[in-house]
Amino acid sequence: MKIAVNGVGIPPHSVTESLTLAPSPWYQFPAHQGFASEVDVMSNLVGSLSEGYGPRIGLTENSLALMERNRGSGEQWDMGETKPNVEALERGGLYFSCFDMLFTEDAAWLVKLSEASPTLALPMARMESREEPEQCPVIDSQEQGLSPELERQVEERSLEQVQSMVVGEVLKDIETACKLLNITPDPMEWNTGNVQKWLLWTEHLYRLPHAGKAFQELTGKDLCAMSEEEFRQRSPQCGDTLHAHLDIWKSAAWMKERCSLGDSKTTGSEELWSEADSSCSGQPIHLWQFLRELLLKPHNYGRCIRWLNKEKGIFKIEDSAHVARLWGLRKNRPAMNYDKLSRSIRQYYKKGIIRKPDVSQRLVYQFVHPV
DNA sequence: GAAAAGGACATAT
DNA sequence: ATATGTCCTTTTC
Repeated sequence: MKIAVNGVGIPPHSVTESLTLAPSPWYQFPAHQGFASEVDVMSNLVGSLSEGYGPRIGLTENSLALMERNRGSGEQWDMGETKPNVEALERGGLYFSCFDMLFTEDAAWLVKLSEASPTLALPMARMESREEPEQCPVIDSQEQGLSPELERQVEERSLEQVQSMVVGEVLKDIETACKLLNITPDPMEWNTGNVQKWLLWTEHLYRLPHAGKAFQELTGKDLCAMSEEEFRQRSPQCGDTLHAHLDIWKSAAWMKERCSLGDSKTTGSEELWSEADSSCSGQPIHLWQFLRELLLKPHNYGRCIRWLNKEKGIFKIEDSAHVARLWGLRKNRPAMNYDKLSRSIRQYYKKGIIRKPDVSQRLVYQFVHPV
């Protein structure tokens, strides 16, 4: 089942890069008709996961149906709830509220994947036909009466590619969540605090009612051992959904384990998890490292912090409140704000880590030693 | 009014 | 002891 992640020509990374380079934000496109819906994509994902892992982790048709239910909310956040969330943040001062904003961007994968697939389908097909010149361009296949068998194969391969892309994206999003929450990807390793963080994250990501209390005192191990029914007992409204999401995390953790144990071939998914990751080094993350991490993930954070000149290490904080919240989340400092964050940045001046650029501009800083 | 700068003291590791 | 986190005053944009 490694194939779902590794077995295709296009590693998840390059897919992501091509997406990132798209001229306009591909995840903001309105839903297309006639292409895979996010439910379809999720079906493929969960389907492909269950193919290999189902027996072990017990992914069910039910999980699928639950994923489907998320669809409605996904459309909501994507299309224009960012602003209300920001307002809620500014006015609320509740620590919770910081998640909303976060999720609007970080969790958009459900939506963006579905909308990315049509965008990707064509370039992918083109790449294939370039590699195999004798094959007719896929785009024209209908007019030119391509043999049904060939067409089926092409279709199958596209599906595989989309599946692998989805899996790659899921792994990446889990990785991002882990960094943000400072938890391990494997639920089995979570302590009660980690479990609560994950719940908080997932609840806000999918607009679920708060159910943290129902799962208090539970470790990740406890959680993993619980059946869907037990989840429902603890949280009648969203226990099933939470269970389904935990399933995905469990699958991802298992895949990760398999990849690192298995063949030593460095493949897409392996890179995903072994990426130079300051959160794995044991030492607490430094603010400058954190900022750099955000900057290296423009498709997740490009709207709150971005490079003005990557070569020179000049970057701009576009949304100071958001960046501060992310930092607070990462460091477990609910009261973090830009005033404090910027004070910390200023401490870097004399250490020679960050400075103001030659032409000082508001919210613009410069790494003294660019990558 | 928000951001920048930097002092002073507190806190976590 | 280090790296912030917190709070605060003054200045600049």
